[in-house]
Amino acid sequence: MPPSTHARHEKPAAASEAIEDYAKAIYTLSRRSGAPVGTSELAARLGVAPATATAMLKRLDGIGLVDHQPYHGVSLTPAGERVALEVIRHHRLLESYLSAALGMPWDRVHEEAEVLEHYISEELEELIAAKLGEPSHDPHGDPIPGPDLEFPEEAGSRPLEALEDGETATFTRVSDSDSQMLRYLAERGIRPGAHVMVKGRQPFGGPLFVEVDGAEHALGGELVRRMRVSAAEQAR
Amino acid sequence: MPPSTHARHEKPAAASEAIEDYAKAIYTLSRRSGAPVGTSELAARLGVAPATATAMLKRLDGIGLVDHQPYHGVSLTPAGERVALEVIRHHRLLESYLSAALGMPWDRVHEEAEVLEHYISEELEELIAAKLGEPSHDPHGDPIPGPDLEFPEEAGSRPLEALEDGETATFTRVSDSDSQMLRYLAERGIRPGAHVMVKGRQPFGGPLFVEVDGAEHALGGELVRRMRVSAAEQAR
DNA sequence: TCCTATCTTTAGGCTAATCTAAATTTGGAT
DNA sequence: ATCCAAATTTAGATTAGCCTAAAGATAGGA
Repeated sequence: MPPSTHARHEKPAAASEAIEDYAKAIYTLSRRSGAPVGTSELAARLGVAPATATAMLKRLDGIGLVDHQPYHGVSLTPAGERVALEVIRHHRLLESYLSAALGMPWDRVHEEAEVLEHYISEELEELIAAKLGEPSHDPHGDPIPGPDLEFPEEAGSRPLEALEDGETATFTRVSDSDSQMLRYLAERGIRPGAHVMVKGRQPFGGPLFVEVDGAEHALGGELVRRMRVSAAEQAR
Repeated sequence: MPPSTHARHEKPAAASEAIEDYAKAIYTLSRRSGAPVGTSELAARLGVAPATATAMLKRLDGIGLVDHQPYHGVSLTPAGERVALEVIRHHRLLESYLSAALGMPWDRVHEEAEVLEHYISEELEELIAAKLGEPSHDPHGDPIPGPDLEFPEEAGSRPLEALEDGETATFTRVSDSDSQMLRYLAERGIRPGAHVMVKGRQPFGGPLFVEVDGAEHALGGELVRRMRVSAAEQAR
């Protein structure tokens, strides 16, 4: 039997520095909106010409890391998201370590981590994480994905469902950053950072009636369990 | 004035991983003999085809890192030697650090350092060296070039000139690894590791009469000041 | 001296990642 | 409903590193 082109579900064949950078950029650019990322936006972020990004996206689509709809943007596949999260974990662990263990000044750690994130082995990643005590956040307060690539639950965050009637909070994120959910919410003007207030709910597990930035929505089911909220923030 | 192709004596324009590997390989291969390195020998060391090495050597010659005499081998220029020593310093500092600070097992540090040596910044290099207390040797006992890229003087080593008449010692190296000197010596069968015995000397700063592996040589001038010897070693 | 085995270089090609310039598509404004 | 500006893709080229196959140089032995 000829070896499958697809390499079914094996090791994600070490991505190059460029590939990892594209995955990371697509991840962060689509994180807020949940919507696909435009080619020019991505190219600008990476400091390359738009045509370069197009070419790379075709390649990434070919190896199954992204879903590229020509003229309509790109989004990560689950495999692509794993690449992105792995790099982000490396980056934030390195920033933490360089700052904490080596006393590297704040304004330098990012630049250094930006390079090294692509080259440390999984074993070194683990040693660094262990030395730091499996930190959940980096020195900038950004959450560090765990070894399983899941983000830590935010301290003090609860599912939207857990709010009392009349209680106010800030919508922070969807717990496993499901992009379909994020897109659905974004279409209704509900974005991370939005102020929410539970006006009431239907009994027997029915929907919550939630006021978001002045507009009322009925949200229920899986959605209100995955949406995380925390105490209302001050303007930042 | 058009910008010079040569970039007179500025920063040695960050070498790629491949370039650094070639420089390091040429350095270590020519270190013992002092003679130019053959293309195949180099290619084998780097795990590339000989034709690949030829092409790279032409490029390295062009940018002034090596002196490549077609069909007669290659040697490092002073600029190339700086590249090699910088990488070796990175490598040995990393090995030391990974082992001492992160408890990485011995058999893994080499592999990890082999990659990272090309990517740490000068600033991180300095932080690591400082954290380790500016070590002069790595965990394998190999000497670490200092920030000035000079190797530390070996403890207990002296210039050949300092030996008493009749004293026996082991020739270890030429103090700044001048390849012309090494070649000159190699042509006479005098190599690092050789047992030497001073049989006598001419007065008034004249040459020393030295027996090396049975043959007698008259060595003087700069040579006997640069040649370092240490207490005779046991067979290894 | 000459011949051949070995080493080295040349020739021609490939992939990854980038560029510029020229199509092409899309979607909003008239 | 059409058109145009902006976004995107295609086309064609470049550079770094690598490969294989073929041609050329060197040097040691007969």
